[in-house]
Amino acid sequence: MLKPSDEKYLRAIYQISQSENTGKSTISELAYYLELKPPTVLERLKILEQEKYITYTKTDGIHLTRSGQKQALNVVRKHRIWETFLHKVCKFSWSEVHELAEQLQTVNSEKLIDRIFMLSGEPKFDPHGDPIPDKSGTLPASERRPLLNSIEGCRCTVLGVNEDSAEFLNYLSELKIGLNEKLVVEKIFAFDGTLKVRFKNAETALLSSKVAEKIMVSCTKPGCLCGK
Amino acid sequence: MLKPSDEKYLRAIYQISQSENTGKSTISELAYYLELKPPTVLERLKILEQEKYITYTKTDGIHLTRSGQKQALNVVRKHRIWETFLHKVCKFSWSEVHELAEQLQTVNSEKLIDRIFMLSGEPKFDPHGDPIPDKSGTLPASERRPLLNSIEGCRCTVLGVNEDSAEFLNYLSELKIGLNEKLVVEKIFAFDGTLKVRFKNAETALLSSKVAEKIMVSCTKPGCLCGK
DNA sequence: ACAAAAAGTTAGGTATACCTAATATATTTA
DNA sequence: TAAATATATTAGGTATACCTAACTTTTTGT
Repeated sequence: MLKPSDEKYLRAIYQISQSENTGKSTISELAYYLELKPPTVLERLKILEQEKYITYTKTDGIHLTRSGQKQALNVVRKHRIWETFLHKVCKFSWSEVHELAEQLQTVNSEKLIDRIFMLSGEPKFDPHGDPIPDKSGTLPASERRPLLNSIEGCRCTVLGVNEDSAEFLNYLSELKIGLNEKLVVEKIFAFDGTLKVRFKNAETALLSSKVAEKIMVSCTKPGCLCGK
Repeated sequence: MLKPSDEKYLRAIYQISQSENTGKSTISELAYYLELKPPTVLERLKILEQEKYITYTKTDGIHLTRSGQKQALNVVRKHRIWETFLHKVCKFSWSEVHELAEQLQTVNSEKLIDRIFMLSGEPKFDPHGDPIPDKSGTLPASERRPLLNSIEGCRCTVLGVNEDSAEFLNYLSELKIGLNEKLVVEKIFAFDGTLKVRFKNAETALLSSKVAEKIMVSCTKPGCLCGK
């Protein structure tokens, strides 16, 4: 049986690997994420490695094994279901849910998660737009489409790009839009199709239709009519 | 700020003091209740005493201070609200709720408790019939009446007795009915008013109307028509 | 009332989860 | 490519929450 703090580690490793394009995590990132010091993290990683949840080498970083990935996805599932419940059923704001879900995710009852999931209307995405894995660890399929096909109010996640010229990628990195970024389409200017998007929950940017055409996203707003 | 394990101690001390007629708890009872060894408990009690939540002397046992009582009632509140939510909203059985509530009670959010409380219909009693203290630590008033005035299906808690002859008290202790015992009235025999009651969640007893007249209880079944 | 049993206490040990400071190894940049 | 910087690692320390074994005090039963 996994301890609560093991679950935190696995979820953190998973989250970091998702937000990196390399898919690898380092000790200092993990330490920063977990608000611990690197020696503490290293010590624990050795145990997680013995238990075959991860592999770790200095050069190659931290990777989840198949078994570790399965566990991690289960924790992610619990976490995102709690977040959704807190937001939709208990009416907590977007920004309050994370910390509470962190605590609730440690509660050990598959049955409780099932009930909470039902009470929340069996959602496919959490309030941040992140997909909720099913019990077998499968993420819900999401339709990949250009950001350009959005409608106002659409919430979506960046899955990738359709062009990899340095100019384009530099431009995106200048805007600080990366893989898995969550975007909210605030306004679409009919004149030339420019999109005003909000992201990192605060910043906004104006994207020309030429750029928006090349950013591939999936919509995470339930019932959204975008791309139709 | 109280640690989760402090909360367990305070709740346990409160619970034990409720089920004893002396109102005092001992180290070994507490150790048994918490599934710990006496030296562990003693060690911790010294800290709780320093922090002014309890007083402890070998001869006088463990007592909650005013501040300790306030904390304990708050934990009891959280625990019983979770139990009710699990039972009424999540449809867990009577017997499953305790252990889960124990875990959930450690989650630190007054606001969450408020929401869960609302979702459960602002109950006055938990699924075991125990009263839920309000935020200021006040227990809901319960009407004191003889067990005799019950109707079938009535669930109630023993508050005391109306006679203290040794014969009567010995008889009750023989039946293993004590203070705060929860009783379910299973059947009333019209012939002579004998009551069949179930308690300790398993045992049953037949009580003559003479006995039932002298056992004072309060009903904890919402909307029950007993005593009317 | 005194021996036996129970309860409380002390002393000392283990495991864990964290830390800091110092050292070693990579990586970056001039 | 060497120096500067960042990251990883080792060694060793602290606090806590538990334990067992041995001893002391209190309670109980004859």
